[in-house]
Amino acid sequence: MAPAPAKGRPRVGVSAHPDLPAPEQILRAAAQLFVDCGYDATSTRAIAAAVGIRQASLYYHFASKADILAELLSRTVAPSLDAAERLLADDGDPAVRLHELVTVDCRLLLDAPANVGALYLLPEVRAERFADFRAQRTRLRDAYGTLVEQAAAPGAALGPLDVLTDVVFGLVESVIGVRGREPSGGQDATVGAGQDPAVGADGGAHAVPDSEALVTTVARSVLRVLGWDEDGLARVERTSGERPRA
Amino acid sequence: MAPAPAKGRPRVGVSAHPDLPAPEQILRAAAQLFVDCGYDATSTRAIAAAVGIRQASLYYHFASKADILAELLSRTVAPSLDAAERLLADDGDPAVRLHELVTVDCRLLLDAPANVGALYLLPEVRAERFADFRAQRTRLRDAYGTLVEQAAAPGAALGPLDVLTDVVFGLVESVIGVRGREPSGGQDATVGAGQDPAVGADGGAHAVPDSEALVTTVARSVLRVLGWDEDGLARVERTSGERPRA
DNA sequence: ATTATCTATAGATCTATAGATAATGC
DNA sequence: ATTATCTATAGATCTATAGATAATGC
Repeated sequence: MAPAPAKGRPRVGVSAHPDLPAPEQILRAAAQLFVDCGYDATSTRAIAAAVGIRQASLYYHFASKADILAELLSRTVAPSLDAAERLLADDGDPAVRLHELVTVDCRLLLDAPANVGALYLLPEVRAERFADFRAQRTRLRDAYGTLVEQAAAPGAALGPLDVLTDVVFGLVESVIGVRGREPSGGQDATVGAGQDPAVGADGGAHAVPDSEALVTTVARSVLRVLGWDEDGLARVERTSGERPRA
Repeated sequence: MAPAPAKGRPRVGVSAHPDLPAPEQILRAAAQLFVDCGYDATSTRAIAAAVGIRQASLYYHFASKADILAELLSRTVAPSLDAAERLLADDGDPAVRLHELVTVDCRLLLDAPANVGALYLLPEVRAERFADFRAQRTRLRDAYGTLVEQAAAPGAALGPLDVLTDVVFGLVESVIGVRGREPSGGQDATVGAGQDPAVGADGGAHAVPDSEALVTTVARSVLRVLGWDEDGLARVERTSGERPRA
């Protein structure tokens, strides 16, 4: 665990995360800036400054600014897509599996550093350069579609299934918007994956709701949107909690 | 209805909407570009080109590029906020009023040219320059909050109300994302306010779901999320349709 | 005279490349 | 020798201002 003797010419500045490999430092800084200011509005100079290096030094690690965003997008969507395709292949009650997918996906969005889910919403990702990422998102949405179709409550007036899928997808993504109203704390205000520290006993109303309440509400809302009543809800939530966590 | 004799020096190019006043032409072109490419990524030169004028000529009508976005944001949120505060002041069943607000708001988002609701999601609106707009959005969200509190179904396990409000708000905004998957048709592919042409008999699955099905699904989903069962839903939808439309 | 455009340009960016340099490690 | 940085800069932007110009209208 020695601090690693530091190769190469020394930097002019200091990084917020000196222990990480330089490419990781760059990705973190860029993520925060892209989310806060947008892609085009973030200069490579600003990214470099956050890392404590000169603008040109970025290009030792990434061939272009677009490559940085592409890497961030890829890393952000991959875990969700993994979870979705694992749950698709699985058998078992579709409502339970959809509930699990929603829960996992919301947690990923909430626990990710710098609210990187917001990168999905940047207009710049429509560029041809990011077509691969968009294809992955389409696969994710299709997985939701398949589960929505199978998990719809019998007998409810639900309308067209593709519309319902869009609504469910939007419901999950709403957590990005909720996080967007965060006090924009520094990039170290990371919340440990899966469990909040200090959620404890206070039931007070935060400006930003605590993560687990949000996840529970979204997951439950998805089931309600699919037409399940209180009994169905309770059954699914019970089963979902019991299944082994990957 | 004469084409208006055209004052001032002639333009070098042609506009897509030559009949509108120049500032309106500029706002339309900018809206489309801001939504498609982002604010920073859209140059004043690109806006001018879409209007058929030179870049510098924009500044005869607007003092800055930021002023153009501010005007678009203001125009987009104002009708929603009007509807919300009118329905807040109204009396009557809160669930019905919330249902009406959701319906009106979704229609505004869907019928607006160029999917201007997507402007809300641009990272650049966090800048101090757009604080007025953000304050209006906060008022809109608070109106939703008040109605959500009053409209929640008795006896349902709904969790914290502010979380629920965020979810409802996100549900409404999900129509922005759905429209975002449009084939990005030209800026003339406007759908008439409130009713779709050619929605007719085909029940085929479009890439983009037709507007009214989406509005109905979102509004219904909101009620389901608030814990209403099929009977409550039917009652609210019946009443909501009967009330006079503003 | 008024209006709405035009041309030209200042000054400030921004991305990416070329080549130099200051460390470590062999 | 290798690594990771640095300095310097080319070339391409971009926003906004200054002042000229081509119409209409009185």
